[in-house]
Amino acid sequence: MILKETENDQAGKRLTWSFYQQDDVVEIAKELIGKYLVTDFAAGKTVGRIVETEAYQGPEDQASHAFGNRYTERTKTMYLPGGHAYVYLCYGIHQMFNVVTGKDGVPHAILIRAIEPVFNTVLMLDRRGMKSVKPALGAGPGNVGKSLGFNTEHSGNSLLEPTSQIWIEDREEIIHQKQLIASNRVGVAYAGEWALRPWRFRLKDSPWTSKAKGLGE
DNA sequence: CGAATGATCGGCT
DNA sequence: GCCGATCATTCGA
Repeated sequence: MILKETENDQAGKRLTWSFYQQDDVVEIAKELIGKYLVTDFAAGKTVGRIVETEAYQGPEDQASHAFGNRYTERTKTMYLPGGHAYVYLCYGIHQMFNVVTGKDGVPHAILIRAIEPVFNTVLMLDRRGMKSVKPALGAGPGNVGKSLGFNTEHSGNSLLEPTSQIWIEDREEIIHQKQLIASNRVGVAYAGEWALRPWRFRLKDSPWTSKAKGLGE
């Protein structure tokens, strides 16, 4: 069962430095849909297919933690060059995993909002305290963090180092623009006009995306 | 040092 | 649909 799953895990090509360095964080947020997020911590390897993302555009985006170039102990991670993890605690409960993108010093980040469980669902279920695989396993950013085993100690980790325990793979899957649904971001109503930007992307017809309602589609 | 707050979730009504 | 959980981070005194 667990062993069988291990045998069936197919490896893909890791995304490279140049992918994460692109300036357009919204474009990268779209491209991340259909990629595979892998964690390989002590408890075991788990893999999820990314089906929902949200872009946060550096200093000018009022919804971003780095709005106005705010630089603190927590947000300093966002200023690293693209290809790092930014993990933070939300509402005291949820470990939120973000991908840092853009050049060194530019605090762009992409929140991974939902994944489709692909590999080692046994461990993912155990981490969640769940018995059977349901969309709730990986739908919603808090659930992504929990099922894949993220915590804030991983913030600032590289996704590119050969020894990294976290990385993203391209498994040669083509996702067409038509399959993407863009909508406004969730939980950022305080951000004024920026809250209306259609920077949340999800895979059409996927049962694995989060149900959280925005202000409209 | 103390107090308010949040890029959410799940359970209950 | 509403409400409580639960704590690091942040800001002000």
